[in-house]
Amino acid sequence: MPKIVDWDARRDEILSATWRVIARDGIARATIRAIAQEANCSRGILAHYFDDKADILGSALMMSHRRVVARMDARAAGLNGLDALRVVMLEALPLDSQRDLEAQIEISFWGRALGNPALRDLQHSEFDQLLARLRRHLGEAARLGELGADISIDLAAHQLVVLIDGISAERVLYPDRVSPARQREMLDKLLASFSRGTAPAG
Amino acid sequence: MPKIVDWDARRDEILSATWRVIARDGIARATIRAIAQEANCSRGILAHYFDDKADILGSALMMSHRRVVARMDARAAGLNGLDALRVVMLEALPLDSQRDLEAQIEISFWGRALGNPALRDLQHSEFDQLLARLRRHLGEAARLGELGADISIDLAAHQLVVLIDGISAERVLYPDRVSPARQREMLDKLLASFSRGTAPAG
Amino acid sequence: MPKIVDWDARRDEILSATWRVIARDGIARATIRAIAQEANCSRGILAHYFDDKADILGSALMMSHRRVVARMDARAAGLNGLDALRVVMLEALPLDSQRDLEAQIEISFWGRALGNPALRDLQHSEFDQLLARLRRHLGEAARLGELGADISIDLAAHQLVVLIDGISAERVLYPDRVSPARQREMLDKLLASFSRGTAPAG
Amino acid sequence: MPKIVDWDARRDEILSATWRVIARDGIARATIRAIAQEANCSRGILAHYFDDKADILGSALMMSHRRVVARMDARAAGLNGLDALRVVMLEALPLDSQRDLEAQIEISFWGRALGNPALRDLQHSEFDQLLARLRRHLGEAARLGELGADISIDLAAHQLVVLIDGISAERVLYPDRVSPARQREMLDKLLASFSRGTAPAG
DNA sequence: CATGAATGAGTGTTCATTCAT
DNA sequence: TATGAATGAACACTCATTCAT
Repeated sequence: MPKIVDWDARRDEILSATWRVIARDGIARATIRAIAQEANCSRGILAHYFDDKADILGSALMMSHRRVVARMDARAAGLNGLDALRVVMLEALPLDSQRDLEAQIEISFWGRALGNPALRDLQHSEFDQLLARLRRHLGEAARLGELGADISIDLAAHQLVVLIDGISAERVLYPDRVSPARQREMLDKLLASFSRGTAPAG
Repeated sequence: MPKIVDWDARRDEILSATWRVIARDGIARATIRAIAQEANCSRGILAHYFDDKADILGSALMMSHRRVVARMDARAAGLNGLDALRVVMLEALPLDSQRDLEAQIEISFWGRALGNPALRDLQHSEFDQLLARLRRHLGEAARLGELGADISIDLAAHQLVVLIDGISAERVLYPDRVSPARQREMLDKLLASFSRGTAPAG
Repeated sequence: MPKIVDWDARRDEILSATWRVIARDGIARATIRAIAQEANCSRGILAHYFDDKADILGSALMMSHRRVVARMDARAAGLNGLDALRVVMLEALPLDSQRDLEAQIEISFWGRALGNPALRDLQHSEFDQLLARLRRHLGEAARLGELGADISIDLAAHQLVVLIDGISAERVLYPDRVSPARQREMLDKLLASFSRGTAPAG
Repeated sequence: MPKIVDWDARRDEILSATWRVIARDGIARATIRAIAQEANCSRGILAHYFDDKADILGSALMMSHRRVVARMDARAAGLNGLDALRVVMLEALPLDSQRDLEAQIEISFWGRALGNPALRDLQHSEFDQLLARLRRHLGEAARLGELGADISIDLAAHQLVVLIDGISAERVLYPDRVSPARQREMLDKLLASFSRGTAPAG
């Protein structure tokens, strides 16, 4: 059992090193050599923890997603409807350095997914989970009477993920232009547009 | 007399082949070999028209941007304010197969820009041009009295580029989920939120 | 435990193969492929022992120099003045097949040093060491009263290195014309011209 | 006929460009492209004046030799014995920038000749001509009674070519150390050692 | 005569992977 | 379990050469 913990810790250590390499040098230069060097271990050892390079990169992406989901769960506990939705969204936006890193990982994988069906499928399933969560919160908000009468949950959820992806891309490419305050401003404008009886927003 | 070739046409032909390879196989597999094969020419010939691979990829990206801008100019001619803004935005969104291709190129380069300062600078300057155009149209709309009193042009322009990038990413990764109708729906909701005296929108 | 290899031995093996390729095919054809084939190993393995091709070639040159210096040290032990100088010079001249090889290496690098500042610097420092050694032996000879009154140590040392380089070049290009006996003849004429109270010599 | 003159002038122009490239960038970087660019002409035109690259380089070497020989003939006219020998030697040494260039060309070709039998043969025949000329002058000096009784013409001629090659190599690799004055000093020491009834020299 | 487009072999280098230790 | 030596394919790029114009 303690061995398992060590094993997972070693894996996470390698995946964290992978993140740092991707964020610093780009995914194209995230080679086995660079990752091993960043993780202060030999190249061969990576084969013990991962099948191959694709496994490392895919695992790094999923680790990123798992962390986001864990934070969402923690923050949304005890909240309902739009309140829950808002804290969930705030965990998905690149508002601090940790989440900047996650956004960089995410954007890096987008380009790689184009010619990589396996990676594509992995991203699809992750995307579905996020969309389902947003829809769940929106549905709850609707049942609580928080949403405007003409709000489509499907459309609203879509607008939210588009906001996340758009802001993430901007933040990664032009970090100076997308301050945390600006991100919150955009999020609140969008959430306000969902609410019942509010002034014009967006 | 040397063989006369249409230099620009040959360059464009190679860049188009580059697009197809990137869209089909991903930018990581967009090798000199693959591009030459797609363009039905030898590898060495690429050195006649481009300095090196970075020149090919950078030129491919700029060609994509030039085409978008040319379409925007053509469509916006004779229009003003929000009308002009709307057609401009419609040219930036992946609404047909040609623009799907452009979006794929764009997203592919995002990941590559990390750890590639030259490419990053190129994207920054292109981004500035788009932002300036959107601000110009918004400013004109403001002078025409089309905008709500509390609309910040800076924020609005930012929301527009975030919408473009977010939708582009979604469309490239999950094409089935982001239909042209859905894209127009999102755009119109955002534009409506800018307008004076409209109902709440997002 | 990893496979234990004798790192230095493996390096020397590769450098020896490099020598053979240069001497046989010329330095222009001393490619990574040719060297790997001569050393009976794969191309990729060279990257384990050397940074790049320049490192291989530079190391090969320095190995040649180190061997010459080691032989000089061994032979000159216990000798003084002109006696030491003579054995040192005899180790620098291409008097057997091993030193023919060294001369071929040396001459090959001369042409390459033009337009290659790094290699040029390396050769300069090696040359300085040889010159210093010759001056040291000449100075000792002067203190022992072996030299003619009008002998300039600076000029004499220069004449010696010019003799080495001139003979080496001749030997490499026209091996039949520069027999070991002829080399000794030339050396002794020059050394005689340094001596006190000798008949005219050249 | 005038066409022939132009043709030769064009050839010489290309060969001069070849010299400059070799001296500046090294023979390894003396590519067809570089030579054509230095000669301000297209690459294809080189094929009209030369069979291939080997022809260009070989012709450049022979042109260098022809110039040296022409200068020797001009200077030695009307002189005899050691006087003629001295001016001939002075034309073979790198005493000015033009002859520095010739020495650079020469040394560059030495390394290339190792794995190139055709170039090797060419250099052999050129070397024979120089050796024959030196022997001729020495024989004349002997007949004039200028030489010491124990001087071997064969050995003396050999010493002279070794001096030329040695000084040329030094001058090319360490130009600062081999001043024209030092070159004349070495030459005169050697010539003095040939003379009848002179003091010891080197 | 002269041009430069086009080719394909060859270069150094990087890389993921395998495997004996 | 862990190491690093070793492999071979793939990479971007350079080059001499050919040939239609």
